[in-house]
Amino acid sequence: MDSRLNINPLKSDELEENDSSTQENGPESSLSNDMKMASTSSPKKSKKAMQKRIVSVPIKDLEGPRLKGENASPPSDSWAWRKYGQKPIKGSPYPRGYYRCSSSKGCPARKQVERNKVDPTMLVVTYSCEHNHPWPPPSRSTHHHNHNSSSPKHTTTKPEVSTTQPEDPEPEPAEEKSTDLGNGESLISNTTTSDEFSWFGEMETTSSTILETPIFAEAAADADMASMFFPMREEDESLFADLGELPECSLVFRHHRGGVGPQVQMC
DNA sequence: CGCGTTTGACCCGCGC
DNA sequence: GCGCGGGTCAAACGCG
Repeated sequence: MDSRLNINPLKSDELEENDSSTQENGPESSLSNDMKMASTSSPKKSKKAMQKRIVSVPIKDLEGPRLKGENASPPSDSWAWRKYGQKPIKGSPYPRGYYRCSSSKGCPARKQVERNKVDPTMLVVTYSCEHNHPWPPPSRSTHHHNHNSSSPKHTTTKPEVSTTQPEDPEPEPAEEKSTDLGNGESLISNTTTSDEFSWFGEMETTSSTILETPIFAEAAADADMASMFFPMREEDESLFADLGELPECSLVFRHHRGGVGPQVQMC
């Protein structure tokens, strides 16, 4: 339903449990028949550990080769994503695609790609990953599919975070927010981003990024708490530096407004 | 031959 | 308690 994206970015369930099972059993997929959640014991992992980020990317920014009809192509960053499902979403003419990080085995990162219902030219990408989970190194050079430029399958558009969204390419009347899912993104942008996360917009250019986390939402108001949620510090950064490239999920955010400049990294 | 994508089925959580 | 909708897995197919 749309409700999730709609109003309550913090719908706990969503963010946290979303995966419930895929996580690490990955390789062996212990789920055999019963599938995962049912019998796989702890269906829910630590919810709080999940971070979510919503990114809006203008489709035009992406290469079009992959846009087949209604299928939106996910902007590929430095990571390899494998599609594991697609579902039509109620209220939206466009299906939502489910992608999983294939850069490394057991990578819990996932992302959902869908078109903004109100603005089909915008692609809404929701990234989710475990807060503590270390991101795998970008699979770029040697890699399976990450041929950025040549592969028609993966575009290498790095999600640029922008403020475009908040303003909304399309003025949406309040009514729309009530039930659109594509809208959820816009909605969030308008409300959340414009306010507490307005700083998010400063770092961008063409798309918008919204951080969505249960805890974060609450704490968002408190810049101070931000640091709590983003344990990553220099050490962590160096860790990533080691990887060579900062995972898109671990962008470094700076809070301009408060004068505080905590560097926060996700995942 | 390997990998990614596609499609259908299954399961879970939530709302009514 | 039932139904709806969302999310994920698994098998098959296609492409490089």
